Amino acid sequence: MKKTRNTQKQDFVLDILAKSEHTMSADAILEAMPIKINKTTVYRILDRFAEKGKVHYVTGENGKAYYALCSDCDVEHDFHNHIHFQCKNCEKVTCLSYEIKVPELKNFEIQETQFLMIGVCDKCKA
Amino acid sequence: MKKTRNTQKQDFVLDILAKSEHTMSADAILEAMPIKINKTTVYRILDRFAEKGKVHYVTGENGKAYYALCSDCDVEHDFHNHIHFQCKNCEKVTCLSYEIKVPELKNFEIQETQFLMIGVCDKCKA
DNA sequence: ATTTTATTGCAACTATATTGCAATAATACA
DNA sequence: TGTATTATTGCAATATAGTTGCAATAAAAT
Repeated sequence: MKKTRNTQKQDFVLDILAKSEHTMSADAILEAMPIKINKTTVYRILDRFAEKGKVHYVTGENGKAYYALCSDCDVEHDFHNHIHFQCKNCEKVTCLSYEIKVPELKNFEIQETQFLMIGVCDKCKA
Repeated sequence: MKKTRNTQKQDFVLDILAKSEHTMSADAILEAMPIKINKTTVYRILDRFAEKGKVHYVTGENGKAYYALCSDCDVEHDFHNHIHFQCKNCEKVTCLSYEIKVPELKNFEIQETQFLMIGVCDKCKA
């Protein structure tokens, strides 16, 4: 694996994700940054983290990628097989602790999973 | 529900999807069209079909929407809760007959589901 | 202190999808 | 059948998410 370097901007990205109760899109992270940073940099930091298994992402119904720190993820197999929920109204994507059992598939070699449930969250229903 | 009209272009979209063994992106459908059609029209036809439950779509890992005819889908609840598989190499998305049991969730009202598994298909492995 | 090269910024660009508005055409109905 | 209504379509412009090439910067190895 390629060598990596520690930078303040990478640390901030981790911090922001750690403090967030929801997954975050690249532009949300960009906005939450306390220092000036380029969006390309955010994307590349997230890419590197995803490759190292520090972070996983789900593609929302809207086609946007949402990132979260990996905690219980099976990094070895890149299986982030818990459920994610996206609210149609506020568009927030949440990691849920509910796990889906990944099936064995003929004809396909599974490397990653993305389980997304879509609807309305309680906050938006009220 | 709003009134609808029958048009040749709509029929062609259904035809193309019916004959495809994989889900199709809007631009793939556009290319498969035997007659001239505008991409905006394709998007709008697919939107209408999705609303009527004739078609469902999954958002691929790449953020693209992939459409397929609804056959066993629970149209009433908009639950297209079978698994989809996307190959990282050829990017094709396939509907699989494997069903995921949708859990009950506190705090969230589920309206749709998107279960995506990502990896390599047999054709691309060979 | 110097070198190496990972990281970052910037500008330009790609791809997917959407919007407003005018033109067209399917259907209802006189 | 002819006319009116309005769903559908086309076009151009725009929005949004993400990527690429290249030069500048800076972490860390020496």
